[in-house]
Formats: sequence, structure tokens, C-alpha cells
Amino acid sequence: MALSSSPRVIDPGIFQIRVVDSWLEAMPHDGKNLLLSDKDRQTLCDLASPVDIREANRSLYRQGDTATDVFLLVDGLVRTSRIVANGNRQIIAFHWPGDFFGLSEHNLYVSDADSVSPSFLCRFSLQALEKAFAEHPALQSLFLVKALNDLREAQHQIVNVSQSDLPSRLAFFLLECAEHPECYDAEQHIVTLPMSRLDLADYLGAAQESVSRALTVLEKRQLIRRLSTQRLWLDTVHLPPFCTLDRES
Amino acid sequence: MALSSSPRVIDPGIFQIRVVDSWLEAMPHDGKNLLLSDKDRQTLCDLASPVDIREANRSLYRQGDTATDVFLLVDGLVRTSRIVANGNRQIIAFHWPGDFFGLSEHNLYVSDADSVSPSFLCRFSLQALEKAFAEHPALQSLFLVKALNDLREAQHQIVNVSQSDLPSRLAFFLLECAEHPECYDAEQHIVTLPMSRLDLADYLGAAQESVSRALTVLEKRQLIRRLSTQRLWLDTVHLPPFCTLDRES
DNA sequence: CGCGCCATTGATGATTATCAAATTTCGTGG
DNA sequence: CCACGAAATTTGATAATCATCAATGGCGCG
Repeated sequence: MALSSSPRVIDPGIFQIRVVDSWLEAMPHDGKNLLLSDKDRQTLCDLASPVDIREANRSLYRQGDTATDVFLLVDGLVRTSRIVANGNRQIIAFHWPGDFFGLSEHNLYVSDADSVSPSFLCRFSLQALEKAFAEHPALQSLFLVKALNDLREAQHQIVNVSQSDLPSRLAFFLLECAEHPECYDAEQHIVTLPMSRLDLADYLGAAQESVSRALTVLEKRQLIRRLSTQRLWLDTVHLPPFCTLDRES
Repeated sequence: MALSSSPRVIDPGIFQIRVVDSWLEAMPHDGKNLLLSDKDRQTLCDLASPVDIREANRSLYRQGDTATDVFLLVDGLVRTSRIVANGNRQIIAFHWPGDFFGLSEHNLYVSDADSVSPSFLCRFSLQALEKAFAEHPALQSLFLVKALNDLREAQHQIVNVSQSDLPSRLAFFLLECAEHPECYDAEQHIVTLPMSRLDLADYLGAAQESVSRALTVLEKRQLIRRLSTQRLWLDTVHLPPFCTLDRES
């Protein structure tokens, strides 16, 4: 699935910015996305270049490349990751439709970015963006609100990675996936994971074997059922308390 | 150290915003702080209310409190932390002079904030801030640049917490402390830790006993020397490679 | 001087990484 | 459509890391 019918062109209607809260009253939201004005949409539209990625695991940029653009994911899934000196890879974030990525430091990208599934994105030139900020302060507000949302998400991941044992962390991630209609069938309570076990492991800071074992643990407790490698049924009643309360049989 | 001579009043000169990179060319920096114009300083000054905290471990706000302000730390050290359901505390970040904190979601603070040492801060009303953004776009740029810096730092911590073993994580944190002149004597290579072992443990996602043992490991390898509980000599040559390369005797 | 808190050290058990092997899945070609 | 081979996933066994429980040591503060 995933690539239902990727759009190929950019029109003002495709832009959605995923947030759970806005921080600025001038920037309204519906709890899932920012509510963009027609003018905002047009401004974004004028700045955006389309990027159509038809394969999984295709590189968008590498850590250390000169940063010229930021990307807005419209459809698909992208991961940003970093290689640490012992050779391990840490996935810093999965980017869902409505997410920006392309963070840089000293004009160099700070991470790798790769497609996880076929994806359609908008590319925004940093130069053009900064110029547009001057003329359209609302555009800058949009980026500020989104950056603060991303900061909250990153802090949340810090807590999750640091505190819980692996089955709990995994359970938490599965529930996160269930919040994305792209991969969750709310009727059947079935998530279709778009990423491999290795991606999952590198995101959760674990070995892929440990992820398999954690899935076994959740299944033995009947919190999930493995319908296939990628398709999982979730017990949406008992899974949430498990994330935080930790083990007790 | 730490509380050399806390200022008690706000004047335009006290503002510094800690960043390593600006992202916006219109917002210049010197690699450590943003270079604020006199007008920026005056705008901040007009909005700021002083907060003088003379004790350590004093609460500024609690998770779930109604969020009315953001804070800029001028002098001292503040931690933001979250209590997870099993009762553990995770310190999400230490805030150094030049850092903002006070992140909220749905108008509620998402974490606790407490002084680690006596601190002097500026409080900014969210309402007033948003109004000022409309009139002074440069002020909003300042917040955007700082938010992106914080996001990078949070992502860095994700990598650090997930990947390394505890001695490496600790070594990394000690080097981070050494970048803050408030607690580092660059001549003698001595850091004076402003926080307790428990704070350290809750930041690194470990038990406090494990932090002690990690210190012992670093000392046995002669990467540090414990001059006193809080004062540590650092081998600034051999410590950096240890952070990333991990164990090899 | 002594009390109490914080830090360190010791011993044990739980979690997870690592090495290794078996099994399943999936794409490709017959 | 089936068979085969490569890759991904799962399971098994062992070792390293770290949390936990417990006790000792050190330091500041009254």
C-alpha cells in the first residue's frame, strides 16, 4: 500500500502541516494540521518544487552535504538518521506527511535523509524561504509553530528511549503509528508498518533481534497479533496502559 | 562559582541568546550567541519581567500548569523534567544562560522546571510576545532560530542516549559542560558540576549508582580525576575520542 | 562533635547485545 | 504457476551492561 496514488504536481490544496498545537493564536489548527489561509497556500505553492521518489530507501541527502533546501513531505514516509563512530545508525525521526525536514548546522545537513516508502515531497530553497519570510510573516510563524511541535516530539522521544524497556518502547511506537491514517485501519485496529525491522531497531535504539523478541513479548501478552510481518493487530485498550506502567504479569 | 554576582535588574545589555548557528542570514551570530541589534534588545527589554531565584531546587512551574510565560535564563542553571508513570523522573534538558524554556501544549506546560542553582531569569508573557511578533518580525526570527537550535540539541541527545554505553554518555556530557564558561576553568581543565549525581542520572537515563560507577571507569582510564565530588579534572585530549569510539582497553 | 544527606562500593538479577542458526518471505526466472 | 535463491525475520544460547537492593564512606551543616 502506501503509495495509493501519489500526486505528481503541486497545487495550493496539497499543503498540510502536521501539528497537535499551535502556540500562536494567529496560527489556527484543528488538532491535526494547521489551518492554512489561501494566501499561505499560495505563498508555499509559489516556493515549492516537486520531488517525486518512486522507490524506498532512496537517499535525499547525506549528513555533511551542503544544505540548500528544506523538504515538506506530502505523501509517503522519510527517515532522518545519523551514523555514529562505532558504525551504528540511529534513526532520529520518521517524517510523516505534513512534516518538514532538512535541519542544518553551518549550512551542512546534520543527518542523512532517505525515503522509507515511495514519497512525494516539496522542496523549498532556503534562500527563497528567508526572502519570503520578510514579505509574509505568517509563513515564518508557520515554521516557528512547526519547529516547536518537532521540539516537543523530540523531547518525547528522549523520555521514551531513556525510560522504558524495549517492549514498552515498541508498544508506544506502534500506538504512534496508529495515529497516522496512512498506515492504520481504525476499523480493524490493524497497523501496516511501512518500515523494516532494522529501521525499527535503529529508531528504538535496539538490535533488530531484540525488536523481534519484543514483538513476541507483546504477542504473548495478547496486546498485538502478527497477521503478517508488516501487518499487526493492536489491542487498543490494553496497549496504552502498558506503555507507561511497565511490566507486571 | 555559578552565582558570581547575579544581576537583579533587566537592562538591554543582559540579553544573550545561546546558539551555534543561525539558519537565517538576517540573524547574525558569533558561534556562541546571536548578535542582537539595539532595537532587538530594547524590544526584549520592554517585554521582560525579572525573576530572581536565590535557591537551588526551586520550582518555576509544574507539568500541567497553565502556560502563561516563557522564560529566558540569564544566569544560573535550570532543569526541565518529566515524571513518567512508573515514578521515574527524566530530565529532558539543562538550560544554561541564553536558553529559553517553557514549552507548552494546549496551553499547559509539558514539563516541570526547577532551578538547579540560584538563577536570574526574564519572564515573557506569551500574549505580549505574540503581539510583539506582529510588530517586530525580527523578534520572531530570533525565536525561530533558537527553536531550531534547541531541536538540534534534542536530536543530539536522542543519539547520545540511544547509542552509547553509560561511560561514553557521561564523558559526552562532561565535555558539554566544559563548553559553558560558567562551570569550566579552561586553564586548569576543571569542571565544577552544578548538579547532583541524581540530576545527572535522571538526565542520562541511568541509576545514580551507575553514574558513580561510570565516573570510576573514566577515572581508572585516567580520562578524568575527581578532585572533589563536584570538581572534575578532564583529559580534554583523550576524552573526545572516547565518546564516540566506545570501549577498547 | 555528631547527625544526616549524598556519593561510592558491593553483590545479584533482569534486560539486552551479540553470535549463530533456523525459518519465513519475496522477487525472479523457469 | 511453481521452484529457487537471496534477503529479512525469528528463535536460541551466551555474555555484557545496567538496575536494584544493601551497606559503607565522606562531607557539610548545625
